[in-house]
Amino acid sequence: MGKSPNSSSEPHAPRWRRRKEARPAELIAAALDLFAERGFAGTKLEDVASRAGVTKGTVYLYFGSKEALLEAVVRETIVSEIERAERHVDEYTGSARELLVSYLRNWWHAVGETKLAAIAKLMMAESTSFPDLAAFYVGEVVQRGRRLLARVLERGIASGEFRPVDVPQAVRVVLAPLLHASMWRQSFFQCEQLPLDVEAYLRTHVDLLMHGITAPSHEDDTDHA
Amino acid sequence: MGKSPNSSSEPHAPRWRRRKEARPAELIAAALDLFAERGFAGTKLEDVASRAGVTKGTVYLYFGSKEALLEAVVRETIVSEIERAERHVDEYTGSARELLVSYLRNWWHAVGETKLAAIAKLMMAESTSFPDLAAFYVGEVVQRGRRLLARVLERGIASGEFRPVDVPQAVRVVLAPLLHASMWRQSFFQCEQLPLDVEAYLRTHVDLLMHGITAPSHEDDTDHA
Amino acid sequence: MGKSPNSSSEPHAPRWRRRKEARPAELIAAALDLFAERGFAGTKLEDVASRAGVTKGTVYLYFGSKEALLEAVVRETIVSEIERAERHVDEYTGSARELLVSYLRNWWHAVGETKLAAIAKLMMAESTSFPDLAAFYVGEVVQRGRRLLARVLERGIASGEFRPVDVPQAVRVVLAPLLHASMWRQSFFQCEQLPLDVEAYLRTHVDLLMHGITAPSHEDDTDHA
Amino acid sequence: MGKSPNSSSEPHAPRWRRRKEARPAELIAAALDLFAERGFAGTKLEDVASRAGVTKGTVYLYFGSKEALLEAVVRETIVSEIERAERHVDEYTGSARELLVSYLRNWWHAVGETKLAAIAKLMMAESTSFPDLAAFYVGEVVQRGRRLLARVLERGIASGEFRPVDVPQAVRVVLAPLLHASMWRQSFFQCEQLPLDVEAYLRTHVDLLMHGITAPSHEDDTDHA
DNA sequence: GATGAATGAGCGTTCATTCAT
DNA sequence: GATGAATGAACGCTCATTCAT
Repeated sequence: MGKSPNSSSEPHAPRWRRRKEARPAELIAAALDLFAERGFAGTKLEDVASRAGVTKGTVYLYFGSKEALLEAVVRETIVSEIERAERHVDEYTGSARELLVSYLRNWWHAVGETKLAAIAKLMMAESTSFPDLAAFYVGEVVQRGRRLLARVLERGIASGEFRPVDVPQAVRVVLAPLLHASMWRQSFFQCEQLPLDVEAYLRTHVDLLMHGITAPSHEDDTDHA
Repeated sequence: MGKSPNSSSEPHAPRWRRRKEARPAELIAAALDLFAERGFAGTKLEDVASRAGVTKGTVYLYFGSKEALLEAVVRETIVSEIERAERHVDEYTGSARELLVSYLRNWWHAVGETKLAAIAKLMMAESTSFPDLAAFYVGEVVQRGRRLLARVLERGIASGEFRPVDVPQAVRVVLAPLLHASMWRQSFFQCEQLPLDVEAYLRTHVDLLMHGITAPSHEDDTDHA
Repeated sequence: MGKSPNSSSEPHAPRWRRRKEARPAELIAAALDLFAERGFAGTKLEDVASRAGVTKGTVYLYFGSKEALLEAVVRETIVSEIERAERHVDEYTGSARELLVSYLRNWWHAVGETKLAAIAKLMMAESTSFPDLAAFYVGEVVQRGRRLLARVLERGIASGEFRPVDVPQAVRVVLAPLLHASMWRQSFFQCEQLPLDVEAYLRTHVDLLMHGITAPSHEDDTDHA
Repeated sequence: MGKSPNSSSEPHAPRWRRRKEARPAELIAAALDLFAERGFAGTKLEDVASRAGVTKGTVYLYFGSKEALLEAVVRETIVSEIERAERHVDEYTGSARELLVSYLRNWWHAVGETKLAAIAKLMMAESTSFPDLAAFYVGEVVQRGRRLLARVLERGIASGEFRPVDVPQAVRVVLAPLLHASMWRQSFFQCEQLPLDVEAYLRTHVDLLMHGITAPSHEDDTDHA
């Protein structure tokens, strides 16, 4: 009780640690965890508060309502990530093949293995209840992400690396295994006797995709992997 | 919409009541719709009842609790469908390629475009709240479905139609675009300016998949892994 | 199943046994049991019905409401018993001492060990909720019973067997151990490690009472008080 | 009825709130009244709350359920009283006769005329519904009270003041008129045209008891039975 | 006469929200 | 800024009562 590292010299160690600027972020983090785990309606604000180390009333100092908290969770958590991905594609100079693979692996690293996966699940579950938020999510997150991947595919088609495909649909098809697996893990990891082997899963996805999209090279066909 | 057997002679409406046989199915259908739309906690039993044309108390004549109703929704709706799919694969005698394509299109027809899509969404959203039901769903629905597709892939690999792939992972990768798209439509169909073109989407998925999994033809076949 | 004593000869033994005249009494008996055990509010009419071998709706063929059933339980069960006791006292010709002891033992036999004990408990618990019924019970049962015992005491005082005592109070004091013990057994028989030894209890009550009320004999009388 | 400490200067009512210390006791008092009057099932928590000057939800800040409230009512109200009685007997140094009379009169003063009488009624009515609570009541209240009175009787028998009697039964017989009268008053005081004259009743009980239990002096003793 | 499906008012309980401190 | 006591609307569930059969 009292873990101050050097409590010998100071008689009254300043025990306040959490500054008021940190509170909203702490609340958002707590809410994200609980919303993802229990759903929106199944989460009590009191639990969010206590996970953030405050009491119920404090939540209302920062968020006008439970719904506003959900909105903040979605907005704050996700947009910066999209922007980072956009910069990555913008700056990439290598082959489209490499970029595609790197996009998929980065996606998993940035979304599938982080709390953003919980957001995806959350938005799907609550979309009907919060249409405005759902519209924001689709417009500012999903479609932006798709546009980004579309540029990758188009770049590869243009360069002759990829077969010409129906890009808007292909984007969906390519992303679905990532989205679905990350949401799945959020929900059912307790239920499967052997949990998802992410590395094997990604490898198989990339393998099938590369064989499926690579343009046939003139006579010889090069090995893909 | 009037099912009175001989409504010619009686002047006044044939009243209601005596529906004991039909009630459970009607309630399950109503509950499925609303659970999928609003989530479990967000659905009031009174709304379920009134959608089924009865009042609140009637629900409790047939289901012991809200949770029991959810369970009935999942169990009743889904198992028969799985069995039908199993028979289809058992009886199929054509090529593995054709069977795979037929599997995917049948899946969409039987799940993606029906209420079963809502079940998938529902189970994902509520899995943490109802672990027993989630375990049943994973065991009796998901894994059974995967096993079935695995047989299709293995048949194709054995016949030389398909490249040797990591079957358990490939099964997931192949199903994900179907599952994700059907859940997506349940949730966001209102939010997209141009809704999912299912036909184009399926065609693209099949196209990429077939190019990705087909074994290289004639003499030389290079093994990729 | 089918206890007809001679079912050998008749091919279709008449299986209806319970005549419609028996129904009200059966329902009253069932209701008495359950009301005593669970209280009025805690008893479901459905349970009363099923204990009487009928279904819920049937109760309303005979009793207008749950409250009317309670009223019938009290009225039907108790009045005849009072009348029998009155005849007993009227016809008794022996000593007052013997009559008093016989009154107490008969009381226990007719009330304390029968369902009438449950009535006493029931009326006490529900008196505030049903003032009219309580008034009936007090007027037609309690006070009638007290008047009867008062006659016994007065007879003994007149004959010189008993000391002159405050009869109205003594009546209450004499009955209380009987009433209280019978209600107690209805309520707590499960809770006591060794249950009430009724015989010893009655013997002690009679012993104390007789020593307490007997007039001092002939010359010497020691006054205690 | 305005308890504002200094209500001279402030124009508007001192509002409500911040009663955390007082609330539980207020709620328990309100619940005791209503439970005794209407029974457990017949009492609405909303009525309990409003009698305590709060609203329904507030009850749940202090008691986890209606049953927990009942338990608190019984536990809080009764145990301290038992302990006081035990001290009284421990410290008493006079004759057993005086102690017995004083026990009975104190009992009436501490139980019969207070809310504890309502507890006795309540426990009898609800014992079957709450067996654990009933067991607590029998063990910690009833048997403790009986043991105490048993000591009084044994002291008198040992000193030769009382006849040798079956002490465990006599204890019940002696207490019954008190218990029964106090429960009776809780239930039927409205129904009797002339209400119980407590003083006369107690006097008669004591009179009969003392005549009944006092050991016969010196030579002659007539046996009655 | 008897049934039992259906009703709907009512209550216990929860929890987002408020506000005096 | 933070608290937490208090609120009250809302919902799951029960059960007395009704009535078509």
